[in-house]
Amino acid sequence: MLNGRTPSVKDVAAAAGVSLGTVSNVMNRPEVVSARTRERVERAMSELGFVRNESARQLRAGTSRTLAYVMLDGTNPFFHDVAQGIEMAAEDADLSLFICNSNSRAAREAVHVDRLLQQRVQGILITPVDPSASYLDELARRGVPMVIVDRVRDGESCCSVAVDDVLGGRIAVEHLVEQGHTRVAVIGGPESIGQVRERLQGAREIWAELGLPPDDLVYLPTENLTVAEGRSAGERLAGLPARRRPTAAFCANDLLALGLLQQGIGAGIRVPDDLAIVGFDDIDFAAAAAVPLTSVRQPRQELGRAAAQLVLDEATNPDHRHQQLSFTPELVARASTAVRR
Amino acid sequence: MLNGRTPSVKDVAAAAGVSLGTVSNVMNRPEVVSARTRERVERAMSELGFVRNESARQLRAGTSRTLAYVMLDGTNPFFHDVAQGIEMAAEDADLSLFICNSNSRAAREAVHVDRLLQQRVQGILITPVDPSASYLDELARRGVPMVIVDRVRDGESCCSVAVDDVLGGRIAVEHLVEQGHTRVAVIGGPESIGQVRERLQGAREIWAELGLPPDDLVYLPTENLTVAEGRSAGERLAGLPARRRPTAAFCANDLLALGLLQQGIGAGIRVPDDLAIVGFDDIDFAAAAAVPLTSVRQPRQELGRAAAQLVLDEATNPDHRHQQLSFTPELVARASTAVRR
DNA sequence: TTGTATGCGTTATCAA
DNA sequence: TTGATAACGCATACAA
Repeated sequence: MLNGRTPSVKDVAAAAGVSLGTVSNVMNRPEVVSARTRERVERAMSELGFVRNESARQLRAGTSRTLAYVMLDGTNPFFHDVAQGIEMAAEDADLSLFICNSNSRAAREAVHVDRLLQQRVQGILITPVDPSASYLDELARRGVPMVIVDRVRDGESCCSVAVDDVLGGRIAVEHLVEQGHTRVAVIGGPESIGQVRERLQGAREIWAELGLPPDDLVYLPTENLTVAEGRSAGERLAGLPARRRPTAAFCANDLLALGLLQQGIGAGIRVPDDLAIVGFDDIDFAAAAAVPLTSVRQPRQELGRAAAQLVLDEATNPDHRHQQLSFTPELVARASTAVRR
Repeated sequence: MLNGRTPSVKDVAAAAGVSLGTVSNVMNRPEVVSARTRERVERAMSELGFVRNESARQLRAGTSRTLAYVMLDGTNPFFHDVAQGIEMAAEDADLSLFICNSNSRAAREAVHVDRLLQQRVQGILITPVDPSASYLDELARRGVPMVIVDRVRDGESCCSVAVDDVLGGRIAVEHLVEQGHTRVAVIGGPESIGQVRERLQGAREIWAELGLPPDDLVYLPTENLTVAEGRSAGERLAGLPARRRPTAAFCANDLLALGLLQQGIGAGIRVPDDLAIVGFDDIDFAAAAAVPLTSVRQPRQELGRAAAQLVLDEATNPDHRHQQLSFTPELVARASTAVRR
């Protein structure tokens, strides 16, 4: 009767000697069916090894039970922490989370989003390669619940959750100046990445406001935000003439900072005595570094959690209004900028 | 006519003035429809913003286009690298990848697997909390394509892809002995984790084979495989009387090694001069540490890729036979065990 | 409290 | 080359 097919409600109904509707009720409104028949149905289910077909459920019910996050860079633990926050919120709402990774490639991102649309996910959380890409507008117009994570989008076509990156850059450099540094390196790139642009901007702003000479804030551009680029920046730093060489560095993210630290220690530079270092994100590996890294902390899991809540609100609340949530970054001072007295 | 509904094939057909079957053909067998009508249909699709409903497709076609990976510990980059390998294989096969994280909790793992079954994923890749759990057998009996990743399962009820952890432990300790160490610490736990148990076992085996006194191989158990536990082990190590204190340590994974390194450097211990360190996994952060870590390399992405290929074979090839793939680990020597001459 | 009937959006078979 | 139609497995409105 089953011929190796996976059993359906119909089979369960037959086995339990009830109608198909009753089986459905056992799953979706158990309170409406008598204890006796419910038990019979449940036994039939487990005997047959019945597993509800989610596609059919979704097709009929018109609503899926999954959220999706398209992350920007799977090699950066920061995004996994954000994903973890989303996952927790999804778990609370009894939803599954689909995690995709664009690896900073717009084409891959588009493929993922297209698939997610086909899956009719309840909502899409995304850290886009390019937040101003027009197809995001189209998504929003289509009515697909969507939240931009770790970026703000011009206009108010959708919700977004981010950290004030300009402020983050400011507090990082302010901290270094407070520690007595008067020549500071700013490391990061490419500036096409919004997060980078704003963090550097914050650094320059505060430097100017404090009345320090522009030439003493040395910008070392990088090609991306990786440990390898951090090492490379360290080499360039070491190559500067001693009188111009900064005594402290602000890196646009922790991976760069880790690379800088590694290169420095390998070259016999003492951190923080010869070179103080501030990173950004405060990933777990920052605190775990040989010289624990001072970093600008983003509430990574909170970011994800808040984004998930916004997308769920958009998906379920008819009175939903788009919001731009901005979290305040926080400096976590550790050994890499400590002043020895 | 649409009233805010998302458009279906029916709507596209109406807009293009063709039948519903023709629209389906445009999507699935474009070669069978004339260029003229195909173009008309395609225009109608983009004008309406039609997106195929994957649930309906799957319900009808009976086959999903997704793979799933249930990872053991999202805080360990190792598993993300494995996932990346799976993702690449999935991309090649034009499949999506569903990533779940059990966080080492059996209950959470069960919830995930249950959901994946409901989704009728094509195959499940899993690094299980307990590879001997009976419900895995049940999955296999049910005929759900499944591959165990980073573990081997007794019997041959399913495929598995792993690294020879015993051998890994052997080459790690052998390397330390070759470097001249005669008192070595072995750090890791809990032994309920198979990977840990076997790595430690390999360490003990080679130690005995080399004819070294058992007492000179000091076991420092940990509660889990985290950076924090690595630090804690470092403190215990430092607390040993100098004459008994090991001059080298083999850690059951890189997170422990990173923690040990951090604690050591913070306490003024020179690595490798006072203490040599070998980790396991060779995650990217091992090479990026202040003192680059020697580590037993697992082919992380290859592991994932191979697992994905096996599960796809099981899903599509009627002559599939279960295999236990075992990769050979490889020692990557770096500064943390270098001998100064 | 339970049963019956209908349709969700798609693919595939068959006829035209 | 195109059109009509029958499933796929489930949820739900309504009847009993």
